[in-house]
Amino acid sequence: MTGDALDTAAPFELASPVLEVAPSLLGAFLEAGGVRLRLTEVEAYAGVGEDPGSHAHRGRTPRTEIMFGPPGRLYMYFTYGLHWCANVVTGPAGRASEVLLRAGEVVSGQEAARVRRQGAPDRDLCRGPARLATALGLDGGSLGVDLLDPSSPVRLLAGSHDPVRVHTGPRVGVAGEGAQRPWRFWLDGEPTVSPYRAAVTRTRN
DNA sequence: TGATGGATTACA
DNA sequence: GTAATCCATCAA
Repeated sequence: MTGDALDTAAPFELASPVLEVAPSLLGAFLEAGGVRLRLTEVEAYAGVGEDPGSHAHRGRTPRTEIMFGPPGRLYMYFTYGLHWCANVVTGPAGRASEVLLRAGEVVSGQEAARVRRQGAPDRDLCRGPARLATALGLDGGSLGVDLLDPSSPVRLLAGSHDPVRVHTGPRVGVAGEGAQRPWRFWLDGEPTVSPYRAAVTRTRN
């Protein structure tokens, strides 16, 4: 191993509170569609009644159903009429909390990722949640996959990171009361971390 | 049944 | 700066 400055590559404890799980995923690997990436940026979303920014804030609906189940499953959502984004369900079952996978560095399978993200420079292959999903070929068909099952088409693999490099800040594109919570986590200095944008006030008239 | 507004990205 | 473009959710 590299040394004691690094977290050990211990088994995931996805059932822990989401604010603990989210930073622990930095440096971990996600593998799907012939591509493996190292996570460099994530965001935490707490569930029912706790987080106005969460899709599950208003409770159980067909879309959020998967979040109310056991941790370690994949929650995919479709947004802006174009894009899919990938999340890991975390926390005790029933809490409906999750971690949005915002960005990563492709460490193997670059060829497959480049085909899916045609024209993008390597650094941008997974720089942003929808780009990440596209590069790995993830969409609604992957909803509910168990990320810890080695036989799954989408897998989360243990990794490590230097805790000193973990930075936090407000979540991207989140409006309202939850906007100020510093629930975005990234590895400082990584070129694959996506740029921060405040919530866009819808263009009116 | 209709309205509304996105946990975004690409491009002018 | 803004178009693209589907659908979950909410109001009635």
